[in-house]
Amino acid sequence: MEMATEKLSVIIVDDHTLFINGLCMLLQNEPDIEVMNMAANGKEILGLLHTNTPDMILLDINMPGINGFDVLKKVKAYYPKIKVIMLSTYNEEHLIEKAKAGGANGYIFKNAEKSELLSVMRLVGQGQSWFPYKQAVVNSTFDESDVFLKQFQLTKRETELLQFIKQNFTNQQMANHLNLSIYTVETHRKNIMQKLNLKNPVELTKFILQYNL
Amino acid sequence: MEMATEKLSVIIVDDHTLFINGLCMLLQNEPDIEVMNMAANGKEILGLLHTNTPDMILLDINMPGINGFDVLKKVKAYYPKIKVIMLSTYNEEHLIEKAKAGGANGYIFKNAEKSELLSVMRLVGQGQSWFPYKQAVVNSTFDESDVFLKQFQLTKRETELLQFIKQNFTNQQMANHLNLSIYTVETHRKNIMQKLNLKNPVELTKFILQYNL
DNA sequence: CTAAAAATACCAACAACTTTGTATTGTGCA
DNA sequence: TGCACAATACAAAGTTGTTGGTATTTTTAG
Repeated sequence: MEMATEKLSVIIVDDHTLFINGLCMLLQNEPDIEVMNMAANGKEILGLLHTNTPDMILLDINMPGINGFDVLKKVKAYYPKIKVIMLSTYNEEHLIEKAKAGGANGYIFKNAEKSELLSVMRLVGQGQSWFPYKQAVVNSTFDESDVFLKQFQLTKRETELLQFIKQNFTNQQMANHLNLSIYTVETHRKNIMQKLNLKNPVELTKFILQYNL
Repeated sequence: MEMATEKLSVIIVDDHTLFINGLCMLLQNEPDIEVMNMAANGKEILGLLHTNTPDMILLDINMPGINGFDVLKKVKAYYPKIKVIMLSTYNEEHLIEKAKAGGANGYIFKNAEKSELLSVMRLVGQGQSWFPYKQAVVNSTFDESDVFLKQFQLTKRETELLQFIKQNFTNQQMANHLNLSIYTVETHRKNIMQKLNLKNPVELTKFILQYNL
């Protein structure tokens, strides 16, 4: 009987639900990785582990309630076989040592490249621990905002317009700038608002500031 | 000859110019404290010290360019007599030890109470070093956003409205909620925009998110 | 008490974006 | 070839906030 190529099962833990979704989408394209479940906080993941035992956990450090390190400690205490890769938003290098000390198998910044994330996941999945840490690359496809935005499936033009909106352009200005009718811009904007599920320009501004900046 | 009560001369270093202004205002009300100068970054303060020698420096940790700890090191190397109190935005307790190790005389979170800041400044000014650190209190008058907002001299009502605007209330909703005519709300809003020097609701949203949240 | 500031109220013209439609043209994929 | 989707364009009616006024009452500080 042939051994089926087992997928690497993963649970993602992050309080930014929308970030999880993006990351999930990204991982779904990988044939050897399976996102088993997701959790929004420490409590949730610890509960999940009673029934779901993944090969790996992607664990955000900055979470409300129980923080990532405490979760790490508990996971490693009760399920030492589960590999844990810590995710951190900022370049807080000082936390790497803490992660290492807590038994994490890897550590990656959220602005790392998609390819880097995947290679780290695979290395760790094969049993290698990914220390010491290697500098992450900025402006990559794994940039948090990109991953995050993907889930909304904006078209090229819509994404482009979003960049202008971000810079405070009015519809008229965008129309001038892109040689479009203001009506076209309005249509695109309408679709953006719909896809992002926003009700007014203020919400859009908040959205942009919170996720896209 | 009677010894005149010498004022404690202070230089504030922080890259948020507007925060400096607020803090400056706050300290100006204290008869025994004199804000001698301000600096926006490490380079600036190090330049200033050639000509201005304060009794104390309030030094932000998170700054672009040279960070607070490097500044601390240099200040303590060349001007060991100057007392340094580190300011940090977040509850990053792990940085306290680093500050202590670097020779800082005090460490305070930006969300500490005004009274706490003052007492720490006075203690340190008298030669006591303020370690170990004592937990800061939230929702105080020294909350960064409060200090920051002060400089704009919004009235009570205006400040109140700003809270609703922050929560995405429309003018009409605010009017209903506060039993005011919508015209009144519009007037207040107009004045807020003027005082904050903002041009449109998007800028207001950005302002709120960046400073007031 | 009195002057200044704050709070209230009103108005009209305007600017910007929303909503709900319709409709045409191009383009990639099966 | 033909379907789905993207991109384009238009329009009317509505909502929300802006601007630049004026004006009255209430509160506060000297």
